[in-house]
Amino acid sequence: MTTEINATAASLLGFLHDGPLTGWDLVARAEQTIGPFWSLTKSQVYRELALMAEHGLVTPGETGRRDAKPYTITDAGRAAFADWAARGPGEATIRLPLLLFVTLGKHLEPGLLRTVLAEQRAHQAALLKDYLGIRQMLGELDEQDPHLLATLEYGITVARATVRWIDRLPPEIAS
Amino acid sequence: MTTEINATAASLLGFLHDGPLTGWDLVARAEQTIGPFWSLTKSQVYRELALMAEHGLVTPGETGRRDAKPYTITDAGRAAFADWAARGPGEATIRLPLLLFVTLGKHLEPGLLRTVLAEQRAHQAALLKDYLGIRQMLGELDEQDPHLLATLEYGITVARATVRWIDRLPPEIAS
DNA sequence: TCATGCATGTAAGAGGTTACATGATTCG
DNA sequence: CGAATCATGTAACCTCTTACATGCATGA
Repeated sequence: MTTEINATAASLLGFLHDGPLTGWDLVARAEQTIGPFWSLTKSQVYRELALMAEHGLVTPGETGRRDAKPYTITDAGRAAFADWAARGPGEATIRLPLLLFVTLGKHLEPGLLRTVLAEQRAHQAALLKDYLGIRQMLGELDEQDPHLLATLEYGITVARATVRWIDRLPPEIAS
Repeated sequence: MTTEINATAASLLGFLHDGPLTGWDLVARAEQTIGPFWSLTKSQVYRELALMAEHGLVTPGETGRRDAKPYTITDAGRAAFADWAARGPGEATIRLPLLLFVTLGKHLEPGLLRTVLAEQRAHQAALLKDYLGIRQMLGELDEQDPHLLATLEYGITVARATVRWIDRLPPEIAS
């Protein structure tokens, strides 16, 4: 019976399959690979790492430069990860205040929703542009993991869909 | 200076603008209107209602049938809501375990990701069908709030985008 | 040398989930 | 009469966020 880990810990173990990483690295790695679709704060990361070390799922290595402490996944860690994965991805957690604004639009001061939507459109368009730039860059390399590309593709798809959704909103709402 | 409320409380106050509702009603209302884009559990709702009552943002009414206790929004409640809205929608909170699965696909047992993706496709397709059904029904009514339709439209857009994303995944991942 | 980035962590509190407990009402 | 649904709530726990504190290394 392996230790039952939570999704946050599991994601860290997942990244550690590629080799030892420090807490700092893990935050950066998550940011770069799943970005907005899997939020992690450093507080969470350091706590989970400490906890997992206690349970023998990872082992801290020698402190390197600037106190960097790389963690290595253990066999128990790999087992715990596989165990988590076998339980399937859980429910998504989604809280979109923007959608709440739209839903409650009737009760907002006139103009506020329009402003907010315009801002969001700009934001999503900028994000989309970033993603497309990254895809281009990745395309020029060979030897990339198709899974990372697929995740990026999801970001592109959703950003694009969101922009189009805003553009097609009826004038009563968005004009 | 009004009481600074959190987004959860704000959403409840938003719904209460339409008239008194019980905790139970509020959960149902949220479910029906923003559904997956604004999660609320009843524990949260009852807690926030009690807290808001303490602060005078809502007032509990007479207990009706089956202990139903309707809450009415007060002027202070409306002010607090307006205040919250003026601060703008905050950052989105998104945690999609599915995306985590995709990102970490390299480290999952072969076949697991395929299975999970197939399940998700079915799930999203079913959701899309539901949404389309609801839109049809709403279309046959007159006098609906365009904001609710817009929210529904977002659900349709995203579900559709997700299904297409899965369908277009390269065979190394999804086949 | 000073700003920026790397790197760790703690403490406190807010927010969210799960399990439990209770009871009325309605419908078949 | 029994099952399902309506309806409220508590307690315990887990998770997440924010603010704070510290210090090394690098490059302009």
